[in-house]
Amino acid sequence: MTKTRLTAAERSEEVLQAAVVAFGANGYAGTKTDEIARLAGVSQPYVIRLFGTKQQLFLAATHRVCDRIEETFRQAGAREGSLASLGESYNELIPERELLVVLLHGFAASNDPVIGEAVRERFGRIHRVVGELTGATPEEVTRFMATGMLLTVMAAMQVTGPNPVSCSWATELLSSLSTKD
Amino acid sequence: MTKTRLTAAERSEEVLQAAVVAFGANGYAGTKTDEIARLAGVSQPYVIRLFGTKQQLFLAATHRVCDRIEETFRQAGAREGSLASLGESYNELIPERELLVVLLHGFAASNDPVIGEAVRERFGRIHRVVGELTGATPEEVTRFMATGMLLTVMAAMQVTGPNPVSCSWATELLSSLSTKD
DNA sequence: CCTTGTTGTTATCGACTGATAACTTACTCC
DNA sequence: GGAGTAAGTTATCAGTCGATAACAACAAGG
Repeated sequence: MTKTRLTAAERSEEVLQAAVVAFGANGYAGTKTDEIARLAGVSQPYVIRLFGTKQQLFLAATHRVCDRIEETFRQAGAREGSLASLGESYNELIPERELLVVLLHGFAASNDPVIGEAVRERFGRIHRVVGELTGATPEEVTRFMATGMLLTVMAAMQVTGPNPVSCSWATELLSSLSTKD
Repeated sequence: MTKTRLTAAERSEEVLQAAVVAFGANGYAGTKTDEIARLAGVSQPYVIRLFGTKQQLFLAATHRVCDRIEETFRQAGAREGSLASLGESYNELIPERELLVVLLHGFAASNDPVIGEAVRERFGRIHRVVGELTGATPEEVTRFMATGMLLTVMAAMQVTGPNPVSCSWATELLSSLSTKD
C-alpha cells in the first residue's frame, strides 16, 4: 500500500515511460489514455492533466525516444566514430521493442500535421548526427538509415526483440545483416 | 445523378480502393469506416456488410497492396532480372503514396495477432520473390529491402510522392540513393 | 405485372473515449 | 496545528464509431 506521493515532474516521468510502452504497442490512434494511466498506476484524467492532450503526450513520447536514440549514438560515437560502432549500439536498443516502434508509429501518424512536422525534424536530426559522428559519406549514412528502418520495421512485426515470432525469412535476413553491418 | 447500381463484387472493388486511400492516410485504428464509405460514395453500414468487419477490410487492403507490389516486381523482373530494375519499378509505385504507406500501417498494426500474421507472411513473400526474380545474394536482397523500407517511411513522412514537404535532409538523402540504387 | 433475390439506405444501438469539473487527500511551511 | 498549495481521484459528459436490423428500391424472369 505504498501510496507514495510524487511531484508532478516525477509522476510525469512515470507516465511518459508508460506512454512509450503503450504507444509502442498500439500506436497513436490505437492507444487509449486510460491504458497508459493503468500502466502508470494513476487515473486517466490525471494523465490528461499532466500532458494536456493525448497528442502532446504522444509528441513527448516521440521526443523521448529520439533523445534516447541520439544519446545512444553519441555514446557509441565517442567510443569509436564508425558506422559499425553505431550499428552495434542500435542493436542494444532493439530489446526495448517499444522504443523503436514508437518512432515507426510516429512516421505512420505523419498525416497529422503537428506529429508529421515533429517526426520529420527528429528523423532529419538523427540523419545529421549520424553523419557528424562518423564522418561517413552521404551514401554510407543513407544506407545506415535504411538498415535502421528495416530493423525498426522488423521490430514492429515482432520478429526481433523479446519473445520473437519465429519466421524463416527473418532469421535469414538477420544473418545476412550481421555479415557486414 | 448517375445512380448506377453495381454488383456486390464491383462495389467491393470500389470500396477496397477507397479503403487503400483512407487507410494509407490514417492507418488502421485512425481510419473510420464512415470515411471509407464517403470516399467510395456509399453508406457506412454497406461497407461493413460488404467486408464483414473493419479488420477484414484492412486485411483486404493490405493484400491488395502487396499483390500490386509483387506484380510490379514480377513485371520488372520479366524485363530484366536485376535489383536495379526492381528498384526502378519501385520508384514508379511511390507516386501512389497510399499504396506503400498502407503496408507501413500494416507493420505498425502487427500487435493485432491477425494483422501481424498476415503482414509477416506478405513481407516474407516479397522478400522471397525479390530473391527469386533477381538471383541476388541474401546480402543484396536484404539491402534492397532495407532501401525499400527507407523509401516507404519517407513516403509516410510525405517527403516523397505528390506534394512533398520540402526538407533539406530528404533531398540530400534521395540524391545519395540515386547514385547507386 | 408480380414475385424474388440482390443492392443499397435509414435508423439506431451500445460501447467506448478524451476531456472537464468538482471534490478530496496529502504535504509543507510558518 | 492549521492554512495554503500541490497531487490525485471520482463523476460525468459529449461526441464517436463499428455494427445490427429493418426497410426500400431496383432488376430479371416467368
